[in-house]
Amino acid sequence: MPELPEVETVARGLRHAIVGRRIISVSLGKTDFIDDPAALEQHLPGRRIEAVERYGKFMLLRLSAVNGETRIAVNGDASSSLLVHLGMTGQIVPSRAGQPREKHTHVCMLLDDGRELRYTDARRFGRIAYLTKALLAAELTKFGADPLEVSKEQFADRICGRRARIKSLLLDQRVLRGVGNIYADESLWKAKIHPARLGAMLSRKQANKLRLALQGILQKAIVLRGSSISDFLDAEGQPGEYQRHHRVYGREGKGCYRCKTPIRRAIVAGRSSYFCPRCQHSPRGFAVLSLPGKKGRKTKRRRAPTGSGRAPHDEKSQGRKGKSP
DNA sequence: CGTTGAACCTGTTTGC
DNA sequence: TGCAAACAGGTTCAAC
Repeated sequence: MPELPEVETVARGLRHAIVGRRIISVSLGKTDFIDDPAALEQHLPGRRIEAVERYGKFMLLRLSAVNGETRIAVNGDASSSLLVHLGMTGQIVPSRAGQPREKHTHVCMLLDDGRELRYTDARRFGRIAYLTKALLAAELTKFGADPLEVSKEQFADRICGRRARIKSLLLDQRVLRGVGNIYADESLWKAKIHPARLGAMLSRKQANKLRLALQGILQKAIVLRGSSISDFLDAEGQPGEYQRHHRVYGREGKGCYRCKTPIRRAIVAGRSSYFCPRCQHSPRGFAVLSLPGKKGRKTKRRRAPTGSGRAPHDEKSQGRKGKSP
């Protein structure tokens, strides 16, 4: 659910709600989506949340040194951060500590005002990592430009002259940080560019048109607190409103808002992609080979249901992502 | 360089 | 009604 506008919305709500609070203790549920679970338990207690920022689809909780000792600055470890990615179904919400926990609640941080900052994520596609200043800096290097701030030249440089499809480039976090499937399709529709066009096929003028479309859409979506398609709720439990303004996403078969032609869906860059076949000219060679309806079809991903049955409450404790020592 | 498909995991919707 | 497939806002990795 969370792309840039949704993450921005959550970050703003969180900023208002928890900046200045100190973390008293941490309790964990399933931890296979956490880089180093033990690090959370070891380093979070005692730290104060100094700021909440967004970086692409990540949220960054900036943490103080332990026990309020400011001016430690000696080893650079004094300032560290909690990196949070919501994946597809992640939610992070402050609740009163006494309230019953939602299902799939995997991280609870008790705060010094009696509330608990809770992270819930049914699919656990999210990610949480405790990072020192140096490790965070290294991590952030992997991502591309902020789509809201990228200049005309930067954008064109990153798109034109690439042989990948434009949809793939928009979704590539190394190119732009924060764009996901909904806003990629919406901006391509607005700029009248087919998702399967190659970056190299766009003129710099077209690239700029796409950049402006993307920025306008993201800004409006932020104002409307994001898109709530099924269950997205911000840090205050409010749904967004931008889904009412979607022009193509999820509108297969319905008339294009510009020309009434039925919106089509195809798989581009491995994702469902919605577009108007009339407004968004398909590139030559874009056969209808990527028709939906038969994507992961022949896959019998059913591993003996009883096979190596694992205990009902098996708690994996190893992070699945490689560490970076 | 690029693309595709599978994998990670769970829940909901859709179709026969 | 019931069951199984399809699908979901994301990311990563192997294979080609």
